[in-house]
Amino acid sequence: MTRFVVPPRVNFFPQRIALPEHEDFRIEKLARLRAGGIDPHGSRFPGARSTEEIRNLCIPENEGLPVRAAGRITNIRWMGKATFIDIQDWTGRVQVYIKKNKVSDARFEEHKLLDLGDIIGVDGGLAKTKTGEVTIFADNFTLLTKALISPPEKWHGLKDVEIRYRRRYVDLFTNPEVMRTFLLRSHILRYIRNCMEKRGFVEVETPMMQSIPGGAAARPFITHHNALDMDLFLRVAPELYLKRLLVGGMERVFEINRNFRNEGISTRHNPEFTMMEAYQAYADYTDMMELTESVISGIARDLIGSLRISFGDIALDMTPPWARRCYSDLLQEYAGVRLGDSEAITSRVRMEPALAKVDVKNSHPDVLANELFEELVEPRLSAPTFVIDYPKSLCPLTKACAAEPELAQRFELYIAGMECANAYSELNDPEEQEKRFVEQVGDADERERIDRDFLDAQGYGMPPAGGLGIGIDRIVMILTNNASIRDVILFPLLRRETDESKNE
RNA sequence: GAGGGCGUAGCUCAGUCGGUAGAGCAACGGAUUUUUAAUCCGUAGGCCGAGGGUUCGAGUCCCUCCGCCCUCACCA
Repeated sequence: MTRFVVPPRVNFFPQRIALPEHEDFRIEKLARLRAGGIDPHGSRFPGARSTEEIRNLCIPENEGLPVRAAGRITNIRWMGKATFIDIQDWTGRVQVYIKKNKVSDARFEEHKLLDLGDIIGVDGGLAKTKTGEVTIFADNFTLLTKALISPPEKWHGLKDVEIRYRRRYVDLFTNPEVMRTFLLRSHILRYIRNCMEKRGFVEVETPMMQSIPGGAAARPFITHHNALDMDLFLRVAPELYLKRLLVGGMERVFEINRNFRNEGISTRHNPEFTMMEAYQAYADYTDMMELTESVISGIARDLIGSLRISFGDIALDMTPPWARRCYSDLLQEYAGVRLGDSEAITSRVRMEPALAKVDVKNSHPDVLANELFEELVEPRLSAPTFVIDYPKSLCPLTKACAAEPELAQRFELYIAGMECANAYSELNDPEEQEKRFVEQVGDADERERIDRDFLDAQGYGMPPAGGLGIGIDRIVMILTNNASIRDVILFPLLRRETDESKNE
């Protein structure tokens, strides 16, 4: 009677997918389904409701309501002439009940070939079981995709960090909190774009491949254009192009996209990371502070649902206004030295074991002070804090403070000891800008690294402006309570997998 | 780049003093028409990350290598 006869065993499967022995059974089931006229990889299945909607619909007045759902099988409980199947979509799970005599005989035979991980569509009446579980009492089901590889264990899930990153797709359908994080990341980006548009900004896209990498001092990745026979750099920042747009008269621009920095990898650094940069004509860094505070606290309030959030062991209160602390005051408070007192700074650096490798003799006092700042101050800045008014020598693209010419109108935002945003009153004096670039690159050989076109652009007149960069990955880390940047990037960079490293 | 940790069945993990490789889940066969980590009976599943060494004997000790994680370094 069964249409699902066993065809001759096919010894054909792409060899690059090394299936463990027991998964041969899935290939066999696939062949049996095909022999029974079932397409094991399905097609369009319109009209399915989300499992979330189905759960909400399951009230006594709706008893028996016909519903359609689709999702991946996460659990099967065989009861002989009846079967309970849990299916999962990206909103959650719902139970399906398949009973002999309720579905067709052929369908009942087919359902015996279902496995964990298969994707099915279901039609049936909605009701709760006597134990109160929301259930679709199936009249019919449709196999939408047969899974050839078994999913991870249903109770412990997928824990192996390496497999989680390398096979993020498995991580996503196995670990609900991972799905939650990445959906939330998407909502955060949408929220930020909305905020920016409400404030009159337009989103633009500037070159990722640049012939002169500028806007930050990081080491770039090098690539090559064949037709032009030209080396190009992946951008380390979009800054110099966005400012050209200010010159062009685009008064409020922002870009949310990747930057690439050829440097170390850590829990807070991925070689490609997402940054929002924004420039507002006729504004300055104080306006950027208000913008930053408003957007990030807004995300906590509107998307997380609370201004008080947890990041690991740290409790963070995102309620504005956030602390505004002068760089020099913080340096005095935590390092005990005054900015500009090069003697005190030098001896303080020598005292600090973690800074033993610093080249004290050949470094500018402000650079040494910044070593102290990074070592002694930054890790202590747990609550959201704007550090304001940096030494000018550290900020080549920033306007000096009117009252204090040695200080620059810059802030960095620290949350949980992490640098999360950076903003300036943008330097718009091309002569001063050229001077600072030259100081920056030093050697005459390096002068070709100065972006002359950018200086020309400033020569046409760039309006005074506030500029801002927000590290999106780090903000998402804090708002989703993930300790590693790799947990908020779908496919973080990993070393290429080799035969020697595989333990398959 | 340095230091530390980890790598055992598809997944999650045990593996004692160096002495025949284990459990749960998943898989396979059977029972079961309201279960929900279903239950019950039975079966099978291993290059112990890779390579070398010590030893009568290595998952275990030593060396080299590969990969991942953590800390540090690098990082206007």
